[in-house]
Amino acid sequence: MSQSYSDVSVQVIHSEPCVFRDIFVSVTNKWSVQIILLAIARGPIRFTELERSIPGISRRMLTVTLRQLERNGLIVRTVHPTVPPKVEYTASDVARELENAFEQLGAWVERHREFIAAAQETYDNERVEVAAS
Amino acid sequence: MSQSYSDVSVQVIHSEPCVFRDIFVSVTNKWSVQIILLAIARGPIRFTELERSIPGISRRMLTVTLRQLERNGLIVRTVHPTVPPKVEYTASDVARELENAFEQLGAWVERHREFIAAAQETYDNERVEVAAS
DNA sequence: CAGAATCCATCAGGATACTG
DNA sequence: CAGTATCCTGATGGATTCTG
Repeated sequence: MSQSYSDVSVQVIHSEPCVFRDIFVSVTNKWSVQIILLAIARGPIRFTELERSIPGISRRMLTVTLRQLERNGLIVRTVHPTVPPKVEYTASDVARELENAFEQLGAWVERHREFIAAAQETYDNERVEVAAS
Repeated sequence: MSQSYSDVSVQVIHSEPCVFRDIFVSVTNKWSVQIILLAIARGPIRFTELERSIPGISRRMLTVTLRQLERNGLIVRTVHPTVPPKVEYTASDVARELENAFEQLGAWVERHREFIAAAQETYDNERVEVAAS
């Protein structure tokens, strides 16, 4: 059994008044991941370009998530005092370290997308049969 | 620039009617991560042990999340028809592949916890100063 | 023990309008 | 352009009760 690190992870995730969990969640949530990846790949990137590049995000959530990422030191916000204003967002070095983990996760999803779809179908069909009995 | 994979990730995350994003989110959310890690580390694990091992989780969310993970083929549910009932949960092979990515993420959080805390403090102090001006 | 079902509060988050 | 402010709704998720 891979008793080694897993146990550490499991314990670690509960240490400190859940600061760990808060950080973890704030980084892996839907919008954060996409913003970070875009800032890494196409950074410095402007507000409007982010908005256009992330299907389904509202102006409000983009702003809120950007502020949170900025507050955590993952995104650097640069204001160019021009008219009209120009603001650019860049991934910090700390944020760039996330790329690998995100890649892994992304690859995992790709690898098993079909498996998961099939599992869902099987599960749902079983439920139907049970309900029909 | 690490233009290579990032761009792929960025595009991939938007392909298919967001199935990708759905799967990604369902796997990285707060409760799923902890359940998967526990199932890997201490698998086969019972309902009540999960409940006790995950601080703050409600019975409802544990049930709901377990069902979702089971539906996606990440957790295998085994019922022992005894009295009182005994149900055990195990991580599937597909789920076990997530361990690495979760480890990386966990290590990242650990590495930068202090940096993030400091960044937050700086950010908040700046906000206070601006407000006071 | 391992849930299912129900009820209810909170809040994430969308839509829209306004502004420096 | 890059937001902020406001309003409002649906989903999330907690607490509790009931059962095989």
